[in-house]
Amino acid sequence: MSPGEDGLIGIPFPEHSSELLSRLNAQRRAGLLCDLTLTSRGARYPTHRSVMAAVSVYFRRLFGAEEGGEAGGGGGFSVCQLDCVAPDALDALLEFAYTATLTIRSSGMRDVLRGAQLLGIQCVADACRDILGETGGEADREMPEERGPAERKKCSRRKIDRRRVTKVESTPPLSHRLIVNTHTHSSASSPQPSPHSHSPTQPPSPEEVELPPRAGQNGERKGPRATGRAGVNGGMDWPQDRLLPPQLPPPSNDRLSDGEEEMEGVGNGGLPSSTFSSLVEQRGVAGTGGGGVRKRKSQTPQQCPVCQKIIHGAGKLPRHMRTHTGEKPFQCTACGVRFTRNDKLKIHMRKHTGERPYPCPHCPARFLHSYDLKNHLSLHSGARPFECPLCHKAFAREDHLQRHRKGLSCLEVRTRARPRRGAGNGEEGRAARAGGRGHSPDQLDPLENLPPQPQTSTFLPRPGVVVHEEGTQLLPGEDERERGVALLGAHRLPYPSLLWLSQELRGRGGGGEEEEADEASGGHSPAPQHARWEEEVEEEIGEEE
DNA sequence: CTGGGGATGGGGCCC
DNA sequence: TGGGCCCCATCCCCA
Repeated sequence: MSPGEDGLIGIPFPEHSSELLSRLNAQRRAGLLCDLTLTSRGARYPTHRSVMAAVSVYFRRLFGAEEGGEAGGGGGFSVCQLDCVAPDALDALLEFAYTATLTIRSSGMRDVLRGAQLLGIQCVADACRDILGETGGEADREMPEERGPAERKKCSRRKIDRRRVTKVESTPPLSHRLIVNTHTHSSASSPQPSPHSHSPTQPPSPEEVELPPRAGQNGERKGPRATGRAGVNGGMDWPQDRLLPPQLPPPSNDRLSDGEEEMEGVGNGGLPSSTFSSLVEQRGVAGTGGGGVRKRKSQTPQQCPVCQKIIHGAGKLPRHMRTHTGEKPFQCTACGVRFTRNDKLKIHMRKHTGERPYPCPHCPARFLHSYDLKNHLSLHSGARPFECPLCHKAFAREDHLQRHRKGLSCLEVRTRARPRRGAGNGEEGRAARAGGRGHSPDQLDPLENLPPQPQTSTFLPRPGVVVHEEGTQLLPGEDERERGVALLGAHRLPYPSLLWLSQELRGRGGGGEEEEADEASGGHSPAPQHARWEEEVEEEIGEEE
């Protein structure tokens, strides 16, 4: 990013929404911060009114949290008696609200459907109806627009809906998936004694609160129900706009264009959408939301149902899925070796054909891979742009530096260092480093300048990893061993960040334009700044002492 | 421990 | 939207 450019940088935290929900659920189970207790036929369920208001139209209205409602409502209801909803169904709906997973017995499906309808939890109601195969009867009376396939088909013509439904179908909706447990019912959230001792203030029952029919007749219905439900916003297909009674003023959402509708779930001001597929979706379509410029255009990210990882790029999910299934559909006709990907097989075939399409311009060597040539060229140039920040040993390859850093030998040379003053977390430093290899600014972790953690659980940061504030003894932890990140002043930094740091040091000395040039070339700046950087660090050590 | 080759998986671009 | 192709980062293995 050029100086002075005040571009917005979208830094996604894909784990945030799921972690948030998880912690809220933990609080609910522990009875912490619960400001609402639901009761049903003697069973008590401590919960949070904000969560309930976010997930349920009934509670949203009850607490005045509806858009256009009385601000700061809350209705004063601390205990809400919901005898009209069966305890098991209420339990399941609460579980859904906090885990994005509906776990119910098939025999209890109808109770859950009724509860979801009464409470205005549209996506659950839709899913239950789908499973029950209901198109008429009670559901139809309450949802008169659900007239049947013809009507759905008509609705499905809307472009936005087609996209949503397709996405749902191609990406199993993890967040609000419906698990129909035909044997056991989740006992995880069995009724708990409420920590509150408020005397029940009887709110209007959901049956009394007139939940209007969904406004589908006028084409306001957002689209056909997708099998399995859940929409791109993680199933929080907030029904509020289409559930608003006709006599109410049109909600502000109505002005949204199709593109803007994709931002619903954020714009509604309710619970953050509960999957990071939605997060990514938001990021992917951010350009249409008018919220600013994102570097990455939409690549139709999809969420892996196994590892939850967001896979960017159209058609890339099947490829990724083979890493889980072990399926290797591409077999070498010459040696029988199988590969998960066709392009890998193609490269493999070069071994049999003798094709080495990457010749070195300086010597007769030829290579199978472009990156082999790249590595090889560094031998000719003698460039060793990857320097260990501790022992200053330089390497021609980044992975060799990482391997080196995994070892402890370099620690014998110097065991202390610290991040540059003001370079650790500052916006300036981040921007200065952002042009480094492979990591665009929007990929940076704003706290530690780490590239985004891969979403596979393997790479989840471990709770035990301590990031020290000040540089002390540098002992690479297991985390560093696995991820090959370097330690600088006990702040974990991947090596590109270290290079950025060094670039920044140079920039402080007046090399700003060179920095730009380096960014433009998209590569690491070569080694020559080592001496400069070393001087600076030494100076700093001197100052510290 | 290091240098080098190869394998693997993800993302971008394009058709 | 799916898939091909390419590049990149990272890892593993061997000398």
